[in-house]
Amino acid sequence: MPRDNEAGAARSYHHGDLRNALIVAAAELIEESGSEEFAMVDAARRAGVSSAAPYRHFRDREDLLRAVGELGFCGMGERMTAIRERLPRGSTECIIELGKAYIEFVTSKPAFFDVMWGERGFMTEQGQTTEEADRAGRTMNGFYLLVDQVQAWCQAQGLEGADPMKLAMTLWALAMGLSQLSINHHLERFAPDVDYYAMLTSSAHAFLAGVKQSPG
Amino acid sequence: MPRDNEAGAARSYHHGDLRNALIVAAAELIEESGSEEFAMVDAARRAGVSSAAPYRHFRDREDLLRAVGELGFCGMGERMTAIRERLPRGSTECIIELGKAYIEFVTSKPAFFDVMWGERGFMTEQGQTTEEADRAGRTMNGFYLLVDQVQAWCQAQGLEGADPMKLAMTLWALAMGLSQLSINHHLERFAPDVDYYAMLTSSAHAFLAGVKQSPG
DNA sequence: TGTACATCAGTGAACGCGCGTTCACTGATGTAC
DNA sequence: TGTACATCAGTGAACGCGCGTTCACTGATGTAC
Repeated sequence: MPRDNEAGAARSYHHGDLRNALIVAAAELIEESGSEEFAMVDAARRAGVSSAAPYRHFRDREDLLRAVGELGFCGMGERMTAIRERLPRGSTECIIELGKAYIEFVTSKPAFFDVMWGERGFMTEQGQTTEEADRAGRTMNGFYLLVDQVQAWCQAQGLEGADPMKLAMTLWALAMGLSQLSINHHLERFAPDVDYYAMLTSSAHAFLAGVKQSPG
Repeated sequence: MPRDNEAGAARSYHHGDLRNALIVAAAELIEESGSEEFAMVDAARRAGVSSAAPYRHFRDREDLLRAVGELGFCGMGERMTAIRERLPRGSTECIIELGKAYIEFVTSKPAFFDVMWGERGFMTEQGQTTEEADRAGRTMNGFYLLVDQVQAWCQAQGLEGADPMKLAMTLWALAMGLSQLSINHHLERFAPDVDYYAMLTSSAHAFLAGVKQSPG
């Protein structure tokens, strides 16, 4: 518990919360540059310390990057949980709001997103480290939250033949695709005033309506 | 026209087709590493020339990277055109096959994909260079090919109220989302034997069925 | 057909920058007695 | 409460590697006459 955290107090020799300050600094740099290639020395400078200081808190650059990813998962998880608690379970509205939250998160922090999901094929290798499993677990939490809503929705609609997992995957793909198109500004050329949330809403409605028609 | 292109001929001092050899080498390196961060010197080595040679054909690394992207656009365009010519215009099958081709292309060359679309926000800046406009044009060709099919589909279904552009965007988002999930192996954790093409087929069918119900 | 010359496409060496990381250090903090 | 000592979290300088790029050069090719 550092004593001199209050505003106006002279900066002590010890930073007090350098670990978190570095994570935030790195996250900011990543967002500003739009890619995960921030420089260690810049993160240190931004946190107000020398270039060697980060190595007291992180083994190497990769380690800091991982911590930035964690921060992202926390933020995402909080938002989705809040939605689940606010809206009725299994409602179309809740499902769509989860998708909107996903789009909002991804598009507001595109580079962050890469850091979180960037390691392509982390499932392909056989020997999985604990960290990788942890990270994968975090994904599952977010995704199962959606699966649970879709499952409840199927029950509410009286669709016994439907596969909630598969439906949730499709909805995830839809939200992810719209996010990507938004980030890369692909649609704006064709429709300058495109509204991604509205697109998600209408396409999710159409999709769910189609599912109701033939749940198989 | 280099004379010694035949197999077995001694390598002449002049390479003959170094420009293309470098593009291919860079593309390979990008695919192998899984990111667009190949080293200029490696591309040169792979093409069998010194590290300075590439600069006779490309202004700098960025220039070579651009050429790699061009190659990608050509490949993608060819595949999609072939599908359009093979299947009846406006058929659900044609629309779905276009989506499958997209997924196939993106997932088989994930890093390539980044090179092609990587420059986020190339639409956001006001002052657009000719190259950027060219590239954007190439996207349009591919996308309008899909829009055209969707438009024909709407006519065939007697849906006057539908907006083909918006439908095409949604279908694109779906294919892109599935591609991303496939690349990152996100779904395999939940369903190890997931079939992305089957998912596209069923979800596109469901979506189009929903659209038929309420085209607005 | 032969010669002179311009141009072109390579080479090999080296420069120089960015940047991750290490090292010996120093001042601050916590704790045992 | 005071002192001695271990530990901790910083500093500043420097190392060293990777790699994009340049430079002066050289051998090959094309062309005018």
